[in-house]
Amino acid sequence: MPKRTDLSNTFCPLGRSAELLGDRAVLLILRELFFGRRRFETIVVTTGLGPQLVSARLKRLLSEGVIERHAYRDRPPRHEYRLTAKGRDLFDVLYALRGWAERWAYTPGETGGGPAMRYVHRACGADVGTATICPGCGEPLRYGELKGEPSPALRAEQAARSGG
Amino acid sequence: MPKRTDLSNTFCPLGRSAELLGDRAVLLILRELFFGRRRFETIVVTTGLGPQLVSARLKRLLSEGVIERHAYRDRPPRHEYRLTAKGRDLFDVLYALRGWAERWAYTPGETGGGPAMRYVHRACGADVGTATICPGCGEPLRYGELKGEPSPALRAEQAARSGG
DNA sequence: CTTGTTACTATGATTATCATAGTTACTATC
DNA sequence: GATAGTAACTATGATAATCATAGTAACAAG
Repeated sequence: MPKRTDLSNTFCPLGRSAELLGDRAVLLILRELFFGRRRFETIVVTTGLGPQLVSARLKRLLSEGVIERHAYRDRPPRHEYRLTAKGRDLFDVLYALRGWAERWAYTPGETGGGPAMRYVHRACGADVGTATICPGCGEPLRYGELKGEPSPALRAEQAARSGG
Repeated sequence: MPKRTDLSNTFCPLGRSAELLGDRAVLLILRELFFGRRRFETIVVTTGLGPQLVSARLKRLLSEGVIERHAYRDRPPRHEYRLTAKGRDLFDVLYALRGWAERWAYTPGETGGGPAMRYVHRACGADVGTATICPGCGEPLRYGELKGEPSPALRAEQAARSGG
Protein backbone atom coordinates (compact mmCIF):
# COMPACT_ATOMS: atom_id res chain seq x y z
CA MET A 1 0.00 0.00 0.00
CA PRO A 2 0.96 3.56 -0.16
CA LYS A 3 1.98 5.03 3.12
CA ARG A 4 -1.25 5.08 5.01
CA THR A 5 -2.27 8.26 6.73
CA ASP A 6 -0.83 8.45 10.19
CA LEU A 7 -3.51 9.42 12.66
CA SER A 8 -1.39 9.51 15.78
CA ASN A 9 -0.99 13.25 15.54
CA THR A 10 -4.66 13.96 15.26
CA PHE A 11 -6.16 15.79 18.18
CA CYS A 12 -8.98 13.32 18.43
CA PRO A 13 -8.38 10.92 21.33
CA LEU A 14 -10.09 8.06 19.53
CA GLY A 15 -7.90 8.61 16.49
CA ARG A 16 -4.82 8.30 18.64
CA SER A 17 -6.07 5.15 20.31
CA ALA A 18 -7.09 3.67 16.99
CA GLU A 19 -3.62 4.08 15.59
CA LEU A 20 -2.21 1.67 18.18
CA LEU A 21 -5.18 -0.42 19.23
CA GLY A 22 -7.00 -0.67 15.94
CA ASP A 23 -4.91 -3.72 15.22
CA ARG A 24 -5.84 -7.33 15.70
CA ALA A 25 -2.34 -8.48 16.64
CA VAL A 26 -1.86 -5.75 19.25
CA LEU A 27 -5.14 -6.65 20.93
CA LEU A 28 -4.28 -10.34 21.02
CA ILE A 29 -0.80 -9.70 22.42
CA LEU A 30 -2.24 -7.44 25.10
CA ARG A 31 -4.71 -10.15 26.03
CA GLU A 32 -1.85 -12.54 26.71
CA LEU A 33 0.07 -9.96 28.72
CA PHE A 34 -2.97 -9.29 30.88
CA PHE A 35 -3.21 -13.02 31.49
CA GLY A 36 0.38 -13.00 32.70
CA ARG A 37 1.92 -14.67 29.67
CA ARG A 38 5.07 -12.67 29.20
CA ARG A 39 7.38 -14.61 26.94
CA PHE A 40 7.83 -14.33 23.22
CA GLU A 41 7.28 -17.97 22.35
CA THR A 42 4.28 -18.27 24.64
CA ILE A 43 2.68 -15.28 22.96
CA VAL A 44 3.38 -16.68 19.50
CA VAL A 45 1.74 -19.99 20.38
CA THR A 46 -1.26 -18.68 22.34
CA THR A 47 -2.17 -15.97 19.84
CA GLY A 48 -1.56 -18.08 16.74
CA LEU A 49 0.30 -15.17 15.16
CA GLY A 50 3.62 -15.54 13.36
CA PRO A 51 6.85 -14.68 15.18
CA GLN A 52 7.59 -11.87 12.78
CA LEU A 53 4.30 -10.17 13.48
CA VAL A 54 4.66 -10.62 17.23
CA SER A 55 8.18 -9.21 17.07
CA ALA A 56 7.04 -6.16 15.12
CA ARG A 57 4.12 -5.45 17.45
CA LEU A 58 6.16 -5.87 20.61
CA LYS A 59 8.56 -3.28 19.23
CA ARG A 60 5.71 -0.90 18.61
CA LEU A 61 4.29 -1.47 22.09
CA LEU A 62 7.74 -0.90 23.57
CA SER A 63 8.21 2.36 21.70
CA GLU A 64 4.79 3.51 22.83
CA GLY A 65 5.69 2.78 26.45
CA VAL A 66 2.87 0.29 26.89
CA ILE A 67 5.19 -2.59 27.76
CA GLU A 68 8.80 -2.94 28.89
CA ARG A 69 11.48 -5.58 28.43
CA HIS A 70 12.74 -7.23 31.55
CA ALA A 71 15.65 -9.70 31.71
CA TYR A 72 14.84 -12.80 33.71
CA ARG A 73 18.09 -14.63 32.88
CA ASP A 74 21.50 -13.39 31.78
CA ARG A 75 23.19 -16.39 30.18
CA PRO A 76 21.82 -16.85 27.63
CA PRO A 77 20.10 -13.45 27.69
CA ARG A 78 16.36 -13.94 27.99
CA HIS A 79 13.71 -11.39 28.64
CA GLU A 80 10.05 -11.10 29.15
CA TYR A 81 7.56 -8.37 28.40
CA ARG A 82 5.59 -6.66 31.10
CA LEU A 83 2.83 -4.09 31.00
CA THR A 84 3.77 -0.65 32.26
CA ALA A 85 1.30 1.56 34.15
CA LYS A 86 0.25 2.94 30.78
CA GLY A 87 -0.31 -0.60 29.59
CA ARG A 88 -2.18 -1.78 32.67
CA ASP A 89 -4.48 1.20 32.23
CA LEU A 90 -5.71 -0.43 29.04
CA PHE A 91 -7.61 -2.90 31.15
CA ASP A 92 -10.86 -0.96 30.74
CA VAL A 93 -10.53 -1.20 26.98
CA LEU A 94 -9.92 -4.93 26.93
CA TYR A 95 -12.62 -5.53 29.51
CA ALA A 96 -15.12 -3.55 27.44
CA LEU A 97 -14.20 -5.53 24.32
CA ARG A 98 -14.67 -8.77 26.20
CA GLY A 99 -18.00 -7.62 27.63
CA TRP A 100 -19.39 -6.66 24.25
CA ALA A 101 -18.42 -10.00 22.74
CA GLU A 102 -19.97 -11.90 25.65
CA ARG A 103 -23.23 -10.07 25.09
CA TRP A 104 -23.32 -10.15 21.28
CA ALA A 105 -20.82 -12.47 19.66
CA TYR A 106 -22.15 -15.86 20.70
CA THR A 107 -25.13 -17.78 19.44
CA PRO A 108 -27.56 -18.84 22.17
CA GLY A 109 -26.32 -21.96 23.88
CA GLU A 110 -22.89 -21.78 22.28
CA THR A 111 -21.24 -21.23 25.62
CA GLY A 112 -23.47 -23.64 27.47
CA GLY A 113 -25.45 -20.99 29.31
CA GLY A 114 -22.75 -19.00 31.05
CA PRO A 115 -20.17 -16.58 29.66
CA ALA A 116 -17.18 -17.83 27.67
CA MET A 117 -15.01 -16.30 30.35
CA ARG A 118 -16.33 -15.92 33.85
CA TYR A 119 -15.06 -13.15 36.11
CA VAL A 120 -15.37 -13.13 39.88
CA HIS A 121 -14.69 -10.14 42.11
CA ARG A 122 -12.01 -11.25 44.56
CA ALA A 123 -13.13 -8.82 47.23
CA CYS A 124 -16.69 -10.08 47.56
CA GLY A 125 -16.84 -13.27 45.51
CA ALA A 126 -19.61 -12.05 43.22
CA ASP A 127 -19.82 -13.10 39.56
CA VAL A 128 -19.52 -9.75 37.82
CA GLY A 129 -20.94 -10.80 34.45
CA THR A 130 -20.02 -8.01 32.06
CA ALA A 131 -20.64 -5.17 34.50
CA THR A 132 -18.16 -2.39 35.19
CA ILE A 133 -19.36 -1.96 38.75
CA CYS A 134 -19.50 -5.05 40.93
CA PRO A 135 -23.12 -6.22 41.23
CA GLY A 136 -22.22 -7.69 44.61
CA CYS A 137 -20.58 -4.82 46.46
CA GLY A 138 -20.99 -1.83 44.14
CA GLU A 139 -17.26 -1.15 43.82
CA PRO A 140 -15.75 -0.24 40.42
CA LEU A 141 -13.82 -3.17 38.97
CA ARG A 142 -10.09 -2.81 38.42
CA TYR A 143 -7.35 -4.96 36.98
CA GLY A 144 -6.03 -7.38 39.58
CA GLU A 145 -9.26 -7.47 41.52
CA LEU A 146 -10.84 -9.98 39.17
CA LYS A 147 -10.33 -13.69 38.88
CA GLY A 148 -10.96 -15.02 35.39
CA GLU A 149 -12.15 -18.53 34.74
CA PRO A 150 -12.49 -19.82 31.18
CA SER A 151 -15.49 -21.98 30.37
CA PRO A 152 -14.79 -25.66 29.63
CA ALA A 153 -15.06 -25.01 25.88
CA LEU A 154 -12.55 -22.17 26.01
CA ARG A 155 -10.21 -24.13 28.23
CA ALA A 156 -10.26 -27.02 25.75
CA GLU A 157 -9.45 -24.67 22.90
CA GLN A 158 -6.55 -23.13 24.77
CA ALA A 159 -5.17 -26.57 25.58
CA ALA A 160 -5.42 -27.63 21.94
CA ARG A 161 -3.52 -24.53 20.84
CA SER A 162 -0.74 -25.08 23.34
CA GLY A 163 -0.45 -28.77 22.52
CA GLY A 164 -0.63 -28.64 18.73
CA MET B 1 -0.79 -11.80 2.39
CA PRO B 2 -1.85 -15.34 2.74
CA LYS B 3 -5.29 -15.84 4.12
CA ARG B 4 -4.93 -14.68 7.66
CA THR B 5 -6.22 -16.86 10.42
CA ASP B 6 -9.81 -16.10 11.16
CA LEU B 7 -10.33 -15.68 14.86
CA SER B 8 -14.06 -15.07 14.84
CA ASN B 9 -14.78 -18.66 15.70
CA THR B 10 -12.49 -18.77 18.68
CA PHE B 11 -14.20 -19.16 22.00
CA CYS B 12 -12.25 -16.30 23.49
CA PRO B 13 -14.44 -13.21 23.66
CA LEU B 14 -11.52 -10.88 23.10
CA GLY B 15 -10.54 -12.84 20.01
CA ARG B 16 -14.01 -12.36 18.59
CA SER B 17 -14.01 -8.65 19.34
CA ALA B 18 -10.52 -8.26 17.93
CA GLU B 19 -11.58 -9.73 14.62
CA LEU B 20 -14.01 -6.87 14.03
CA LEU B 21 -12.68 -4.04 16.17
CA GLY B 22 -8.98 -4.63 15.81
CA ASP B 23 -9.13 -2.44 12.75
CA ARG B 24 -8.32 1.22 12.48
CA ALA B 25 -10.92 2.00 9.84
CA VAL B 26 -13.74 0.29 11.75
CA LEU B 27 -12.94 2.27 14.88
CA LEU B 28 -12.86 5.55 12.99
CA ILE B 29 -16.14 4.84 11.21
CA LEU B 30 -17.80 3.93 14.49
CA ARG B 31 -16.57 7.19 15.98
CA GLU B 32 -18.37 9.11 13.26
CA LEU B 33 -21.55 7.09 13.68
CA PHE B 34 -21.55 7.75 17.42
CA PHE B 35 -21.22 11.44 16.63
CA GLY B 36 -24.30 11.21 14.45
CA ARG B 37 -22.55 11.45 11.11
CA ARG B 38 -24.42 8.89 9.08
CA ARG B 39 -23.67 9.49 5.41
CA PHE B 40 -21.09 7.86 3.24
CA GLU B 41 -19.43 11.01 1.97
CA THR B 42 -19.36 12.61 5.39
CA ILE B 43 -17.63 9.56 6.83
CA VAL B 44 -15.10 9.52 4.01
CA VAL B 45 -14.22 13.17 4.61
CA THR B 46 -14.18 13.17 8.41
CA THR B 47 -12.17 9.98 8.77
CA GLY B 48 -9.75 10.75 5.96
CA LEU B 49 -10.15 7.19 4.68
CA GLY B 50 -10.65 6.33 1.02
CA PRO B 51 -14.15 5.59 -0.27
CA GLN B 52 -13.22 2.04 -1.12
CA LEU B 53 -12.11 1.29 2.41
CA VAL B 54 -15.16 2.93 3.91
CA SER B 55 -17.39 0.97 1.56
CA ALA B 56 -15.73 -2.33 2.49
CA ARG B 57 -15.93 -1.65 6.23
CA LEU B 58 -19.55 -0.55 6.12
CA LYS B 59 -20.36 -3.83 4.42
CA ARG B 60 -18.61 -5.74 7.15
CA LEU B 61 -20.39 -3.77 9.87
CA LEU B 62 -23.71 -4.40 8.11
CA SER B 63 -23.10 -8.13 7.90
CA GLU B 64 -22.17 -8.20 11.59
CA GLY B 65 -25.40 -6.43 12.49
CA VAL B 66 -23.62 -3.49 14.07
CA ILE B 67 -25.18 -0.95 11.70
CA GLU B 68 -28.13 -0.85 9.33
CA ARG B 69 -28.92 0.97 6.11
CA HIS B 70 -31.81 3.34 6.15
CA ALA B 71 -33.21 5.18 3.13
CA TYR B 72 -33.76 8.87 3.76
CA ARG B 73 -34.72 9.72 0.19
CA ASP B 74 -36.10 7.65 -2.66
CA ARG B 75 -35.35 9.63 -5.77
CA PRO B 76 -32.45 9.40 -6.21
CA PRO B 77 -32.06 6.57 -3.70
CA ARG B 78 -29.99 7.77 -0.79
CA HIS B 79 -29.36 6.04 2.46
CA GLU B 80 -27.62 6.57 5.72
CA TYR B 81 -26.05 4.20 8.19
CA ARG B 82 -27.30 3.88 11.72
CA LEU B 83 -26.04 1.98 14.71
CA THR B 84 -28.19 -0.93 15.82
CA ALA B 85 -28.60 -1.88 19.49
CA LYS B 86 -25.57 -4.13 19.04
CA GLY B 87 -23.67 -1.18 17.65
CA ARG B 88 -24.76 1.29 20.28
CA ASP B 89 -23.59 -1.18 22.90
CA LEU B 90 -20.06 -0.57 21.65
CA PHE B 91 -20.16 2.78 23.39
CA ASP B 92 -18.23 1.43 26.38
CA VAL B 93 -15.44 0.28 24.10
CA LEU B 94 -15.11 3.60 22.30
CA TYR B 95 -15.42 5.53 25.55
CA ALA B 96 -12.65 3.43 27.12
CA LEU B 97 -10.41 4.02 24.10
CA ARG B 98 -11.03 7.73 24.33
CA GLY B 99 -10.37 7.76 28.07
CA TRP B 100 -7.06 5.97 27.75
CA ALA B 101 -5.87 8.34 25.05
CA GLU B 102 -6.88 11.37 27.10
CA ARG B 103 -4.81 10.07 30.00
CA TRP B 104 -1.77 8.86 28.08
CA ALA B 105 -1.58 9.98 24.49
CA TYR B 106 -1.00 13.71 24.88
CA THR B 107 2.11 15.59 25.90
CA PRO B 108 1.61 17.93 28.84
CA GLY B 109 0.09 21.17 27.67
CA GLU B 110 -0.73 19.85 24.23
CA THR B 111 -4.43 20.20 24.84
CA GLY B 112 -4.13 23.46 26.72
CA GLY B 113 -4.85 22.01 30.14
CA GLY B 114 -8.17 20.29 29.60
CA PRO B 115 -9.05 17.12 27.71
CA ALA B 116 -9.06 17.05 23.91
CA MET B 117 -12.73 16.16 24.13
CA ARG B 118 -14.76 17.29 27.11
CA TYR B 119 -17.78 15.28 28.21
CA VAL B 120 -20.54 16.62 30.40
CA HIS B 121 -23.24 14.51 32.07
CA ARG B 122 -26.54 15.92 30.83
CA ALA B 123 -28.42 14.81 33.93
CA CYS B 124 -26.33 16.70 36.48
CA GLY B 125 -24.06 18.94 34.43
CA ALA B 126 -20.84 17.52 35.84
CA ASP B 127 -17.67 17.27 33.76
CA VAL B 128 -17.08 13.52 33.79
CA GLY B 129 -13.40 13.60 32.80
CA THR B 130 -12.56 10.02 31.82
CA ALA B 131 -14.62 8.36 34.54
CA THR B 132 -17.11 5.58 33.92
CA ILE B 133 -19.29 6.65 36.84
CA CYS B 134 -20.36 10.27 36.99
CA PRO B 135 -18.24 12.10 39.58
CA GLY B 136 -21.14 14.47 40.10
CA CYS B 137 -24.10 12.17 40.75
CA GLY B 138 -22.59 8.68 40.91
CA GLU B 139 -24.67 7.30 38.06
CA PRO B 140 -23.08 4.99 35.46
CA LEU B 141 -22.54 6.83 32.18
CA ARG B 142 -24.40 5.67 29.10
CA TYR B 143 -24.52 6.66 25.46
CA GLY B 144 -26.90 9.54 24.93
CA GLU B 145 -26.47 10.88 28.44
CA LEU B 146 -23.24 12.65 27.60
CA LYS B 147 -22.66 15.89 25.76
CA GLY B 148 -19.31 16.03 24.00
CA GLU B 149 -17.47 19.26 23.39
CA PRO B 150 -14.25 19.26 21.38
CA SER B 151 -11.44 21.49 22.56
CA PRO B 152 -10.63 24.51 20.37
CA ALA B 153 -7.64 22.67 18.86
CA LEU B 154 -9.73 19.65 17.95
CA ARG B 155 -12.52 21.83 16.60
CA ALA B 156 -10.04 23.63 14.35
CA GLU B 157 -8.70 20.34 13.04
CA GLN B 158 -12.18 19.05 12.26
CA ALA B 159 -13.03 22.26 10.41
CA ALA B 160 -9.83 22.03 8.36
CA ARG B 161 -10.67 18.47 7.36
CA SER B 162 -14.17 19.33 6.31
CA GLY B 163 -13.05 22.39 4.41
CA GLY B 164 -10.02 21.02 2.58
C1' DC C 1 28.05 -33.73 20.46
C1' DT C 2 23.35 -34.13 19.71
C1' DT C 3 19.00 -32.47 21.10
C1' DG C 4 16.18 -28.87 23.20
C1' DT C 5 14.87 -24.09 24.52
C1' DT C 6 14.19 -19.24 23.71
C1' DA C 7 13.96 -15.44 20.91
C1' DC C 8 14.12 -14.03 17.07
C1' DT C 9 15.24 -12.76 11.53
C1' DA C 10 14.97 -14.00 6.39
C1' DT C 11 12.39 -15.29 2.33
C1' DG C 12 8.87 -15.30 -1.10
C1' DA C 13 3.92 -15.53 -2.02
C1' DT C 14 -0.27 -13.30 -1.39
C1' DT C 15 -3.56 -9.76 -0.07
C1' DA C 16 -5.02 -5.24 1.85
C1' DT C 17 -4.83 -0.47 1.42
C1' DC C 18 -3.91 3.68 -0.74
C1' DA C 19 -4.62 7.79 -4.03
C1' DT C 20 -6.76 8.97 -8.03
C1' DA C 21 -10.15 8.77 -11.39
C1' DG C 22 -14.45 7.27 -13.20
C1' DT C 23 -19.54 5.92 -12.89
C1' DT C 24 -24.52 6.31 -12.04
C1' DA C 25 -28.55 8.68 -11.08
C1' DC C 26 -30.55 12.19 -10.10
C1' DT C 27 -31.56 17.70 -8.70
C1' DA C 28 -30.80 22.52 -9.18
C1' DT C 29 -29.39 26.43 -11.69
C1' DC C 30 -28.69 29.22 -15.72
C1' DG D 1 -32.60 21.96 -21.87
C1' DA D 2 -27.55 22.03 -21.27
C1' DT D 3 -24.29 22.43 -17.56
C1' DA D 4 -22.89 21.97 -12.98
C1' DG D 5 -23.44 19.86 -8.53
C1' DT D 6 -24.37 16.15 -5.03
C1' DA D 7 -24.34 11.50 -3.08
C1' DA D 8 -22.75 7.03 -3.07
C1' DC D 9 -20.11 4.33 -4.74
C1' DT D 10 -16.74 1.10 -8.12
C1' DA D 11 -12.34 0.48 -10.98
C1' DT D 12 -7.38 0.71 -11.49
C1' DG D 13 -2.57 0.15 -10.55
C1' DA D 14 1.14 0.91 -7.17
C1' DT D 15 2.86 -0.14 -2.79
C1' DA D 16 3.03 -2.06 1.86
C1' DA D 17 1.66 -5.42 5.37
C1' DT D 18 0.94 -10.14 6.58
C1' DC D 19 1.36 -14.92 6.26
C1' DA D 20 3.61 -19.72 6.51
C1' DT D 21 7.79 -21.77 6.53
C1' DA D 22 12.48 -22.11 7.37
C1' DG D 23 16.68 -20.65 9.33
C1' DT D 24 19.92 -18.39 12.88
C1' DA D 25 22.21 -17.57 17.39
C1' DA D 26 23.37 -18.52 22.02
C1' DC D 27 23.49 -21.31 25.33
C1' DA D 28 22.00 -25.78 28.76
C1' DA D 29 21.32 -30.50 29.54
C1' DG D 30 22.16 -35.13 28.85
